Amino acid sequence: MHDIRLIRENPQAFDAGLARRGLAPLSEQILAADASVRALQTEIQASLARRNEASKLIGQAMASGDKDKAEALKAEVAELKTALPAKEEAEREQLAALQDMLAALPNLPVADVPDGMDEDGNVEIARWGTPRTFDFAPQEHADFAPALGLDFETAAKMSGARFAFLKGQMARLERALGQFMIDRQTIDAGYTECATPLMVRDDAAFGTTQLPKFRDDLFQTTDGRWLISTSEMSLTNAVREEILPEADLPIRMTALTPCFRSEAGSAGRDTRGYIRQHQFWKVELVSIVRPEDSDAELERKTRAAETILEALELPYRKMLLCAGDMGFAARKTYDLEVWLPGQNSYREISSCSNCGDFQARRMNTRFRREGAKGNEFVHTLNGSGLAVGRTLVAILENYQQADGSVDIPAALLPYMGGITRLSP
RNA sequence: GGAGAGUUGGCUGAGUGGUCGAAAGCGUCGCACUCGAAAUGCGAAGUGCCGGCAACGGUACCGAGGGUUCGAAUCCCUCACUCUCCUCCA
Repeated sequence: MHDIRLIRENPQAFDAGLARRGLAPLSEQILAADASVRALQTEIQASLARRNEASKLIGQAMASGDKDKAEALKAEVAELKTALPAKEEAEREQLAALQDMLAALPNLPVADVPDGMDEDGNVEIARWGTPRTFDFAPQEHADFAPALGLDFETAAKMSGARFAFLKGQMARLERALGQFMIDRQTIDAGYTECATPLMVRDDAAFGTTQLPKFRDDLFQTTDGRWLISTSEMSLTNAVREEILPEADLPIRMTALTPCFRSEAGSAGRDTRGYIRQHQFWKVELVSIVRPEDSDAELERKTRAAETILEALELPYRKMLLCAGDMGFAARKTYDLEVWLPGQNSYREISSCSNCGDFQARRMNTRFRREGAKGNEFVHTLNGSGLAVGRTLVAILENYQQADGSVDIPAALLPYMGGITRLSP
């Protein structure tokens, strides 16, 4: 949510930010609505002031036994009150319209985010690892993994497309990956392990910006709750409506949870394989920090995600997303893309974003600086560390052998109960 | 699912339909005392919004939203959440 005061102070900068996001200028429309609301407020407040004054006088008149004066004042208040409801209604409606308008606008990019409208504008920052050279033609996981226990047909029977049924060694490998990742993030990177609700209310979904704009991407329960599309939703909302002591910051939380996505807008994309599912496991990394610390925290968080890929010896590249390709809540985002030899391309496996105070405003999460009076909004960050399902895909494709088997990366062996290779 | 009790400022916690933005305590900040600190004493201090260059004035806020009333933290209704008991249950 944007701060209306900043828009008032510098509408040109606001429109320039929107333009970088590929949006038309809106400051004029917003400020007109804002001015109209404020004019109404002033008018209403003048009426209320007179009403309050008259009410006090009524009390005094009654006390002194001046019935006539009291009745005259009551008549005046009654008259004031006939005009008031319409004005208050207008004010409510206009304010709601203004807030709806603001709630639908994405966060704006910071200065060092490159221009660009889509993924072609993203800038490669770094590359790690060398893609393996194969002495055979590497296959896509969708072609050889079913023989190893990644079963789409069984899942389709009961659940339809975009689900998988993992069996035996394959299920074990996915579980091992989740355990390995959450251990690294808690033991090495200093995140606190959390187990969170997988369903949240409207308010929470609004706070992390899945609502109101992206409701079609979520699954909803029969009693009106939302299945989390990422544990960013449940972790970040842990501090909603809180006033945190400065000494508590930074707060770093992680969770290994299933994520549920309707994939409404992605018909036809990644329909084969395990890349894009309605349900997948992910280790999420959320940080709540002081404003001055969020830039450094984004670097730290991204590094925590990179470390997992390096431990698994999976080649990747680090992308700085351009203004037009960032998620709704982000002011700056790094994507990590893992090398998939079967697809001969890099694919997103982690996305780490600094949201600034954008989510904090929606959640009303503040902190109290030591010695200072007043509260400030915190900054929030989130990132995947990593998406477990896609990491499974990366391991299958990068560690595949000519005979259709897959070697287990050394870092995972302690989690595999003696299995060193997946075999058909 | 049933019954009851609650939700008040940074925290704990009083509160009679008008004098309540709200006692008291804790914590915070300033000053005094002190070489310094502690202790003590004195004092200050809620947040949003509107108007104003400002001083300041107005308005709203006692879980959320409605209602009654000239006037609501206080009375009524709905909802959310917390706690207790019963019921059910992995």
